[in-house]
Amino acid sequence: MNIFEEYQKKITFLISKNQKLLELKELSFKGVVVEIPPLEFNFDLSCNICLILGKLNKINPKNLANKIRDLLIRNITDFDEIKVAGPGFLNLKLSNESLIKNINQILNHKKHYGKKDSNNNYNIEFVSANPTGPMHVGHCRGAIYGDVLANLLKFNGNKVTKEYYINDYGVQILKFVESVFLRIREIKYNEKFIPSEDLYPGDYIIDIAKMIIDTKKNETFDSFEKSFEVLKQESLEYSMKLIKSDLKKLGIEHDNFFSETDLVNNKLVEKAVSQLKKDNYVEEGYLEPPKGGSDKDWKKTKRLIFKSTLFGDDTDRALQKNDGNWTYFANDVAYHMDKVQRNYQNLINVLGADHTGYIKRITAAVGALSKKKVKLNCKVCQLVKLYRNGKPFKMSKRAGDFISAKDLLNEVNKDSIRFMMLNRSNDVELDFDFDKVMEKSKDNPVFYVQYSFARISSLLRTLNKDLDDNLSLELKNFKLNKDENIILRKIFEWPRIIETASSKYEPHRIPFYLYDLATLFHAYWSKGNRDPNYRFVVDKKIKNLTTFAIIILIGIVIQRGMEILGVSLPTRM
RNA sequence: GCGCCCUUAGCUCAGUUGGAUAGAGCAUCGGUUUUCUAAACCGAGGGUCGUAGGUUCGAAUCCUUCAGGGCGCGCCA
Repeated sequence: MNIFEEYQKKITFLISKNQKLLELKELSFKGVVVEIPPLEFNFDLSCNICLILGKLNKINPKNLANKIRDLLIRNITDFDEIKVAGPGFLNLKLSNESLIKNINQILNHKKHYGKKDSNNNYNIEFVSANPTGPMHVGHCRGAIYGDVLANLLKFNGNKVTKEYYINDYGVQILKFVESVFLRIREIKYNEKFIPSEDLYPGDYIIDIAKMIIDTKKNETFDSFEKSFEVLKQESLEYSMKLIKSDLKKLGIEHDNFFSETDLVNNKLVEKAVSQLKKDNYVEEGYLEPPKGGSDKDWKKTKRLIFKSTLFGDDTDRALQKNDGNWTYFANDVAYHMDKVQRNYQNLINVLGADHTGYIKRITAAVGALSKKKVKLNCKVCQLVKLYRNGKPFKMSKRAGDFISAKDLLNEVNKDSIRFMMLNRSNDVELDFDFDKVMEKSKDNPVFYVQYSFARISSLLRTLNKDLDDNLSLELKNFKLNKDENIILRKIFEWPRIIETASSKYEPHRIPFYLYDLATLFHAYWSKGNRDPNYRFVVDKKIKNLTTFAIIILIGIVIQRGMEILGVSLPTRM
């Protein structure tokens, strides 16, 4: 249910039926919206239809507005007052009957209020942090973004697979395992570990080494080559365990983990390449040397090339390296072929800012693999800048000097991390202050929203009522004051927030909305402190059923919103 | 050199995909608690929406120019 759509349909239907009467030669409702007018006008709804039709028919929108106004008054009983305003807006005030009808509908829908019915099959790939070490703070933003996007799409009835691509293949894994091996030698045979640029220096490598020594007591670790397979398996397992445990603490669980090694072993790359060859999207050839940065290893040799320029990329891309091995990109193409074959209508990849340059080529690949049937949408999360007490602290690239997700989780609770990481559009940088997010005050939006719900819960306790209790309003006990009317308009907005957030993949709209709603509630609640007439409860009983219904509506929406965000809602604080 | 993102109040940012007098929070200043949770509320000041053009009834929003900041550029992963 969506009040804006409902009235938009009513209005456009009525107008198309009366096209002749209105002397409209042209009729198109593209761009027509019903929305909430600015607060100071004090109307429930506003419609721009006269501006659109006026332009289309080259007539004065205000004159048209007056005609349409009469038409609406005569035919639609839902409106108490209709006013033509500004350049030709129709401002509409709902009658008590229609307000009640809409309120009761929400009270009926309860948990489903705001849902935008949809039935697609989505695959969201996110996090996909390299299994060569623990997750760091930067990964958290994308992780939460992806998870909430999944919640949002599921709320609307879609099927969503949350997927993690494990890059457990290639040179960096070799170096990672080698580092573990050398640490084992260090512990077992006292051979000093000498850090170098290729090796992983972090302390967690020592932990892995210790763990392996512990579980493989008979192993001598004489030769790296001989121990490689077992070391690789153990080390990766350990890393992934760490990553999964951090994710779990953040409230995130993936449905599917896809291994790059499996993909290589199953010859998916060869399959993908031969498919693309058949369609003439891959051929042998030469590439131009890269522009800008100099690449000392670059060689002009014949190799397989994906013609990604056919699908909007800036340049064609190599699928093979100098030595004839597949590139990282080639493996990723194969991975995406697999996703396409699993019959998703929509693929979403959540990437960090440092992977922006990769988007065009992989989008091109999905286009080629699916004959443009499947759309890959890459969403980029910009950097997270860390602060402590308002002061930035830098993470240098030097050994071990980075903040891990674990460090973050040790200091800050899951709820604050999730809310704050989403309290910004994904394509702007985000300042994250370790101290501020733990404040228990209005400065901290998480607490502010949670607190509003705690207050509602407190009220329900006093009244011995529950959010899920059945409730419906009737005309005879309906009395809406100004504050409640404003709150109700905000409540009506909820389905639209869900719709935009999910269609544009912009979950940040939810925390902003919830904050606004909580503000309205706190303001209204506080009125009772100054003016006893505004108190909700007298002698442990609710004074006015309409007021109670409004508060229930707030509770329903805040609960739903926080559930989508994956943030808990204590009933007492 | 090229691509993507950003530029809105002193600071940090929203802005419903072209609408009405551009909105929040922080900071500043001034108020409110024998009370359903003051972990809260109320009020005040603060703007050339980076620049210059264009599109139209109408632009923070769309197009172009330029400037500033961030991320990236491979036959790395």
